[in-house]
This record gives sequence, structure tokens and C-alpha cells, in this order.
Amino acid sequence: MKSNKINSSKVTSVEVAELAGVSRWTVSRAFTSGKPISEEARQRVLLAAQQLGYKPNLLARSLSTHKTGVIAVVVDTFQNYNVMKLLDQLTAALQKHGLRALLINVIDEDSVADLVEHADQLQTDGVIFLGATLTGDFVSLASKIKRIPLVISFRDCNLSEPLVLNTDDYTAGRDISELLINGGALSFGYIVGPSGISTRVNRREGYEDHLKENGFTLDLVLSATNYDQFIAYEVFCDYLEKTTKKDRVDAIFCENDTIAFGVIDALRAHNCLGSIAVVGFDDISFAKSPSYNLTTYAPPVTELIELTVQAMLKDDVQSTVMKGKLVVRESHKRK
Amino acid sequence: MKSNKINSSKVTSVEVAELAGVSRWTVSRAFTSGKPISEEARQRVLLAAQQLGYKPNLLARSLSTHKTGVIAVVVDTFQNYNVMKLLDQLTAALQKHGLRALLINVIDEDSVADLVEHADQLQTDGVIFLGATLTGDFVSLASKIKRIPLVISFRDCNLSEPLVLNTDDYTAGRDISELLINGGALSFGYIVGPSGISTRVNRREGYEDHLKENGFTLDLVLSATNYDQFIAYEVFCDYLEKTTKKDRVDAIFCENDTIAFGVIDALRAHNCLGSIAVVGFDDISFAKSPSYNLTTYAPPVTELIELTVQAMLKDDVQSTVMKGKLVVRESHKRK
DNA sequence: CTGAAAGCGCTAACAT
DNA sequence: ATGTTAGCGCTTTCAG
Repeated sequence: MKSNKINSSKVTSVEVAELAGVSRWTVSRAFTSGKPISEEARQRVLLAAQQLGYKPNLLARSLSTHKTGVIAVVVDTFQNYNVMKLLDQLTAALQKHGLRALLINVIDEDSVADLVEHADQLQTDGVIFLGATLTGDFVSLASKIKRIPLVISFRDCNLSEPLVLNTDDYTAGRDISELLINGGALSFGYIVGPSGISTRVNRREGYEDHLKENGFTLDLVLSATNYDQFIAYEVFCDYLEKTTKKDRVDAIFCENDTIAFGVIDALRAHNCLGSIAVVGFDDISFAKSPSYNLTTYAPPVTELIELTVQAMLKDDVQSTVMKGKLVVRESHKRK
Repeated sequence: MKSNKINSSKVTSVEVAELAGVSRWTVSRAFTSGKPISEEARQRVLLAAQQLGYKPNLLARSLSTHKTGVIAVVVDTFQNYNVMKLLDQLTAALQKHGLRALLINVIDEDSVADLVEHADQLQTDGVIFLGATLTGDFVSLASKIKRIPLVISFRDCNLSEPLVLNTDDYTAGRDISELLINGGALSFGYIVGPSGISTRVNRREGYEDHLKENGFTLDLVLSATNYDQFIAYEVFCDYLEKTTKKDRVDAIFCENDTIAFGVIDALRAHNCLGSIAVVGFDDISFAKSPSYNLTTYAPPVTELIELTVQAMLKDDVQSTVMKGKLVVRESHKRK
């Protein structure tokens, strides 16, 4: 006897069909929009379903239709305000299209392939990489999951094989150089995040190229070993302690906002806030904090997210870089 | 002909069985640990599977086993550093147990019931609420999804019906009162977040009760209409502008860290940083920023997360509140 | 340890 | 518009 099961929710379409006095397949139709069914039959089915507490089992449906409506979203650097913003907007956009996000948290970088493979076995309809630092071999990864679309969002990846959707980092770097030059700076610095990572090189190249074209040079490159405010703080404190005001650069572009905060913290701690122009990248919400007032660059998040979702729905989306825009606040000004 | 399909990954257990020279059921066994199968047969199957690029379809498996290994994680306030931290640890913990998180982003509070119902139809094995502000009727919601476990984590909810796992907010409030009293404060304030929300009342009650027991009163209650740093900033600026130093409270406890940052921003903007003791709640990573150095209260995140995951695996977990601990930095000191 | 029958709950494609 | 056949790909009995 099936009533033996503890859980009472074992109502299937058969029972609904019996109660409604129709066939099982009519029940199926009643729950699928755009299928031919008389209004009367539909009402009968819906009523019967409600009485019995019937809800279609979407797993079984997926097994037949070969569509789950679930997209795997792979994230590596979770505790990062920018990632959070992206994840928020991405899940919202997916849901608006009736899709759901299966969140994959990459803790150990080596496990990416396994995690993605598992998602694939779960029959997800696509995979979206929202990685901040991931350096994995995407090409070989992509080949593992040919069955479904794979898109890499918000990271440099000079490949054409998997679909890549990203901010135009190169132009962004140029814009920032221009802002700083116009502000009267004569010497320039840059702080990179985790080094050896090729995901953000374009940003720096645009900055450096534009400086050179205008007769300047990149005089200082500092390296925070991670996208960590405190590491950046220490690195910049070190710089401040080893230099005198005369020797320091006039302006510094930070690979992202988090690093910029650390730089500003260091300047504040050394009582020389405002002596060096600081610019970040990402425009995370904290950037407008009155204690930082960070001038930064806002990636075209909404547009890229929309494109990312489109890539999951149709297969005619091409790899794209898109311009964002400068958000000019106070931190790039020198007093 | 099935080879008509564009996607080549249509390998099923039948083909593997043929190539390995065993039956289809033996293939199934080879991919399920703990099933009786001879080592030789398993090797043959695994080899054949590899050659054909076969991977079990987990959807079909779930349909048979009535287990998907997917847990719905419902979040309402996404762009909140604390939520991010919880989500990071939660997904990591779930994955460690072989489970995956289906992330549900509640944009419109009214849609919670529908979203959860959909997750239920997707046959998720459980639902975890990580809501910060959600005020929905959890009892009626819980009744909709009796089939699977539901747990409310990290929010007050004086109910016993759905499983509730939370920080001991009441005791935390008392601890903070004690810290501030010991610091010599004589007058006390509190800033609430979104009002009308009952999710954090215990925090305030513990604070107020302890103050009263020690002969003090809660002299000021300010209200930020949201967990937003800038709203808190404005609210506190307003307070500072309407009062003189003499009239102000000595200490203020903020419902969470984000609000505390706004308060500190306001104090800094009015050049009176250090004149009022400030304490936050959550210990988000930004709290240790050199520009804030926030004294705050760290919830027992790891422990509660572990309990949450346990609740998904077994059904003998009881509703629990757990003590966290005070993280004493600088912001509670007055100069 | 391995094979076979039956079925998980639904839907595509076709027939009526 | 509705009913029918034949599966989706795997696992659970239970027999051998």
C-alpha cells in the first residue's frame, strides 16, 4: 500500500484525473500553458488538483522535456561586495525569466571541474561563471559540458571559445588615466590584486597605454596579494612609511574598490588623506560611504547581466565587452 | 534515429552495459557506492563509461530515489555583507555533505510563498530561510511544504512550529549593555533598522533589561528605516545637529554593523569621533576596517550553519538559540 | 553477485 | 479537444 509512506504528499496526476473525470494527459495539459484544452476541462482539473493538494512534479517533467530551468552559477570569491551585487542581480534576472540558480561555491580551486560536472549531471540548462579570481582552464572545462551553454561573465578572458561577457576594462583604464591627468597629477601608481592572475590585465594596460600616450609613465606598481582591504592597507602603509611626501606618486589607481579602501585607510592613518588621488573599480555600494567617497568605475552590470541571461535562453549571443562609466566622487581630488 | 539529436551526449546506461558486456542494472550499481558488485564488473563498467563519456543522469536517479540532494536557500536581503557571509558558509557546508543550494532571491516579499512552492515542486530536499527582514507568515508557509524540512536560520521567530536556529540575541544585548556600562557610559541609545519588524526585538530587549537592572534607562531610540549605512548616517547627523555635546548619549548600540558604520561616518563628519561609544552587531569583515575599528558582536555562525545543515540531514534537530561573542575593538571607547 | 520486471511522474508525438 | 502509445534514464524490488 502506498499510503504506508509517512509523507502524505503522494498525489499524482492519476488521482487528479480520476477525480476530475478526465484522462491523466488532460491533467498534464491543464498545468502547461499554451496547450489545447477546453476551459471547462481545465477548471475541473484545477479544482480537483486543489482539493487533493496536487502539484506537478517538476523533476518528472524535466526528465521528459529535457529542460530543468535551473542554471548553475559558479562563484569563487564569495565574500566580495561586488560578487554579491552581481549575484543579487543575476538571480533576480534569472527568476524573472522563470529560471532558478543553483549556486556553486568554489572553495578549492581544484574542485571546479568536479563541481561543474556534477551540475551538468544534475541536468542544469547552463553554467554561468561569476568568478573573480578563478584561473582555471575554461577551454577544457567547456569541452566537458558541451551539452549546455557556458558563459563567463565579468572577467577578462581573451578567448573566443566559451562565451565571454565583460566590461571593457581597457577603455575603463584609459578613462581613469584621463581623469587623473586632468586632475593635474604628474606621477602615477597602480595597485594590483592577486598577482599572476590574468583576469584584470586589460584594466591596467588601458591605464598604462593612455599614460604613455600623454607623455607620462606608470611610476609605481604595488601588489596586494589578495582582494583584501587590510592587506592593501598594510601594503600602502609600508609605501607611505618608506617614502617622503616629495617622492610619492600623485595619483593611484586601484584594481578594485576594496583595495582602494585599504589605500584610503592607510592615508588616513598617516594623516595625509587627500595628498594622493585615489580611484577604485566596481562602484560597490560602500564606495559612496561618507568616510571614503570613492571615485570609481561602474561596470555596466545590468546590461551584462541581461546579456548573460539571454545567453542562457538563446544561442545567438556573442562574446562582448561593454563600456561602463566613471563615477566621480571625491577621492580623486587632491588638496 | 536518436543520433539525429544535435547534442552528442545522449549516452545512457544501456550503451555502457552493452560495451561492458553486463546488464543495465549492473551499470547502475557501479555508480552507486555501497552496492554489491564485483570489483571486476565495476572496473569494466567504469572503463566502458569513460570511453563513451557516460555520466549518470541525476534527474532520473532522483525521480526513483525521491531525493535530489538540492536544498532551497531563501534570501531576502541580498546586498548585505552578513547575508553574504552566511551564504558563503552555508553553501560550503552543504557542499561538504554532498548537497547543493538552489538560491531563491526574494525580491518582492509577496512572492515568497510562490517561490517556495516552486522549489518544493522541484523536489528540493529542504528549505532554509536566511532572511534578514522577512516578516512572512512562516507557519502557514511551513504547512505548504510539509513534505520536506524547513528551517529558519539567523532570525528571531518566537515560534516552535518551523525549526528556528538563531543567535541568542537577548543575551547578546545584555552583554553589550554590560560592556558600555563598564566603559563608564551613563546615558544610552539604540538604533533600530527597519521598524515594525519583529526579527530583532530580543536584541534590544536584552540591552534594555540589563540597563534597567543596573539603574540606567534607554534614553534614546533612533530609527533607520532600513539596514542602510547612508540612511543611518543621515539619521545620526540629524541627531548630532539637533543636540549639543552635553545632551547627547554617551553610548549607542546599533542593530547591526552597517548602521554602526553610518553612525561613525556621522561622528567623523561632525568632528566628534570618539565622543560617543558605538557598538554594532554581526561582525562583518568590514568591521575591522582601520577606519572604523568597530566593536561588535559575532554570532556563532559556524555552529549555527552546521546545525542548519544537520537539520537537513536528520530530523532530530530542535529549535536552538546559541551564544555568540563580543568582539572588542576600538569604537566603544570614548576619549 | 547479477538479472529481470515494474515503475518513479510526467510529456512528446501521434491518433481519434 | 481529448485520449493513446511509448518513452525520459534510472532504481527498486525480488528472483535466480
